[in-house]
Amino acid sequence: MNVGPNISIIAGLVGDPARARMLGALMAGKALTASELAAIAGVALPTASAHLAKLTDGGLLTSVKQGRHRYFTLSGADVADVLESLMSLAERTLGEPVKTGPRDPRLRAARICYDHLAGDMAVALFDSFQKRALIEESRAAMRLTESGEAFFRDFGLDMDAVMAARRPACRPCLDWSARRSHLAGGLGKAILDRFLSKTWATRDHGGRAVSFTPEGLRQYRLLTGSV
Amino acid sequence: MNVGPNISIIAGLVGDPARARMLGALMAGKALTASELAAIAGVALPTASAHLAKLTDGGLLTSVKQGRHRYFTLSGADVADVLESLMSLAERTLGEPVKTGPRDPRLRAARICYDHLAGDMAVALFDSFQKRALIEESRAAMRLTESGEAFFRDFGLDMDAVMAARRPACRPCLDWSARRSHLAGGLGKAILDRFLSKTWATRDHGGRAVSFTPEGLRQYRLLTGSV
DNA sequence: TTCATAGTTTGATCATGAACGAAGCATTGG
DNA sequence: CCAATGCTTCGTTCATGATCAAACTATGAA
Repeated sequence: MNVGPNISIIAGLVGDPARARMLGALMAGKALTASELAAIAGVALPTASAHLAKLTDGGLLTSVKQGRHRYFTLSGADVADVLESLMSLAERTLGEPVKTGPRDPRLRAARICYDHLAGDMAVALFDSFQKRALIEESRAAMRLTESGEAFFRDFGLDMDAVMAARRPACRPCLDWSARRSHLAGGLGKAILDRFLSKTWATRDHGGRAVSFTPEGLRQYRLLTGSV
Repeated sequence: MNVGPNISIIAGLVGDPARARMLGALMAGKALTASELAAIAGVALPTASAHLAKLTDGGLLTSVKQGRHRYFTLSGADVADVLESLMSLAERTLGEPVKTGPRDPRLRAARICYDHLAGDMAVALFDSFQKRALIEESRAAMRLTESGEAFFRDFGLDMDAVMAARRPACRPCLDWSARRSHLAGGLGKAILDRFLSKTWATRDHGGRAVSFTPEGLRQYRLLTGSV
């Protein structure tokens, strides 16, 4: 069972602090340039370039060239999932409840997990959706119910696009801070996109934390069905 | 968001090939001594000792001294979960469908994931349990139903112990090879224990692969309800 | 064209940490 | 008590890889 080599390559990539900082920044879902990532990682540009090449080689990142910039993103939601689960494990094994900066409570409340919402508010949404049978578990996979599709269409989501996409609409994603599932997949993305495009919610200065406007909170409560 | 340091410490631990081999071996759920792990990792004893100290410091392993031996185990099922998800990611990003040794098909069919069954057979069980409403998803957590409790008690499991334990009876665990959930938690462990103690199933020479006797296969089909 | 910006490559430096032999504890068995 | 086994500690060697300055390439702007 030569399982070692495979996982140690990936883990080794994440194992460098500078690279881990880059990956952490990319979990916000936005594409970032090499220079930006260098600044975030706290290393010089050549160093960052080398790191980014390794991450890309290892399949964790993909990049697109635009003019003289090169934009990097995580190669998929599964990368973000693994990073979140690593955080969850780190929180338990290292004992310390995550480097608890001043903005940490807000991170726990609502943050971006690659392309969908995470945090307590996202977990509450997931629970509510299930309780109201808008989504359901079937054969070890999540499924959107008919009433769910109607509800979300009503809310303003482009459900045709969500249903037509190759990627599954519903997928549970383990929440780092709450240790419970929240909603990933096309539907999770559609919901986040809606909130961002309507500016009902905004990212905090490029980080992962998310702030809701009063109207955003109203819409959120609408989603939870608590009004 | 100083998320980097935390995860890079853990990932760095897994990132060393020798340590990754040790962790992989421990995913079989059995406690192993330092010497055994040294042999598996392919390093000398002093080297292994240093690795094990680091893994223990990092909270990934726990150890108990028994006489002049020291037995190491994964510190929890969450460690195994992360390792499985790393394998899953490695399989996608590195392109190669896992170092495919001769025994690989058997690994995919049935293997041990720390303390419960994984692989196609385990995924089939999970599906079947859900279809027959022996377990159900409720509020983002798995729950054992009443009929499920009766069924498993009938099958011969010590359900009193399972229900009394602090650890949740049902927990989904993402399957590395099938990319679908199988059953972890107290119930998952109880099922595996039953098969092992009755010698309906045996580990293959200390590895993770699992073999079923004819009687074991009969019992398995009983569980799936396909008879 | 010339300049400026973004990124890569090269080459050299340097620190980390993986490796093991030898010696040191600790526990068991005779 | 002594010997043998299992593991840890110590000290040394060595390879890897992270780092950055400087030179180079590529794109866009003036």
